[in-house]
Amino acid sequence: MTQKDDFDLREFLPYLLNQAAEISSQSFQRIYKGRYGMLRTEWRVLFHLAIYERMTAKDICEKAIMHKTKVSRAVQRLEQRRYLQRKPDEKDRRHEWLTLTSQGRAVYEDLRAHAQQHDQVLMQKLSIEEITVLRRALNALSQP
Amino acid sequence: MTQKDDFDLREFLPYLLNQAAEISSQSFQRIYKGRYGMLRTEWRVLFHLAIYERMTAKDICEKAIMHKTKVSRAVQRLEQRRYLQRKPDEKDRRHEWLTLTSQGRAVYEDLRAHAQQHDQVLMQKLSIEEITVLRRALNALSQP
DNA sequence: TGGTAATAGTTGAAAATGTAACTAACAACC
DNA sequence: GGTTGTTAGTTACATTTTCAACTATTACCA
Repeated sequence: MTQKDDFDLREFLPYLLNQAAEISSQSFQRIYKGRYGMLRTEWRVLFHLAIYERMTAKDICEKAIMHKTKVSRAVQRLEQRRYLQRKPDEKDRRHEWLTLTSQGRAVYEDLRAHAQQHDQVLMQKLSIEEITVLRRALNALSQP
Repeated sequence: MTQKDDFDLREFLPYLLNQAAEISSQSFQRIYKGRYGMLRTEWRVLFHLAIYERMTAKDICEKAIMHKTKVSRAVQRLEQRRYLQRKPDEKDRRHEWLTLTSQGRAVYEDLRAHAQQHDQVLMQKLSIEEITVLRRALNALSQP
């Protein structure tokens, strides 16, 4: 198993990004999955609603860059668990406004604390300068 | 949809990493999916075999940090398309040595060219310094 | 006003993934 | 040599995701 080719996977950004994303998500996944049986799509929707307070599914699709069926199903499951409420828009009944319940907000607060703690651990692998540049670069790469 | 909370998702590394990984993989995905109907797991296995020439499934699991069932199924599909060959190890018949066929190598050459081109496009979003730091940081975060 | 197009969101079937249990081969120990 | 444990890899089943088709509502425009 000796390297032959001059092409190095460890320089190919989509590969590297995926690897890093996968690994650095794992321990946070254990939290939201273990404590609340949630999926990645679900904590994402939950966090968006906590941060922006009031959104439609469409808004979440755009902000989180998730497909509408993913969002739709995540919303369903969050609703079943009474983490969020839906209210149809009065003027345009195609829209549904989503807001967290107090229970949903409580779950968010708990997960957020863990998220921040998790982030601290990750950042210990990097220098301050690396963190700054990394965030900037990741944001740049996140623009489609 | 105004931001309320002080917690910013755009600073949470697992989120950011996932976003960047997702978006920056998309156009490469169109290539390997469109041209060869391949999955992400499959191009990864293909690339590893092209680069390291001769590996067992276990080797690939470790290098690519993929679960053995993912690798097993990717290998199956690549074999069906005659992109790789299996040879049981003489001394320990639990191991199977995997190598690309010439057809597999041809597919790799094609995809690699596209990968490199794609990487160039991505890197245009970043400065030289950002790229260096980014790669270093991503490698650091990829250590479990 | 009526017909067509566009938009928000849902659903069902197919494909892919994750989990755990499984087989086959070898190792180690008595 | 036979029992037990370990390892490489596969398979079966449940869970998720994807893709395309669908409903319901509003917008556009002749």
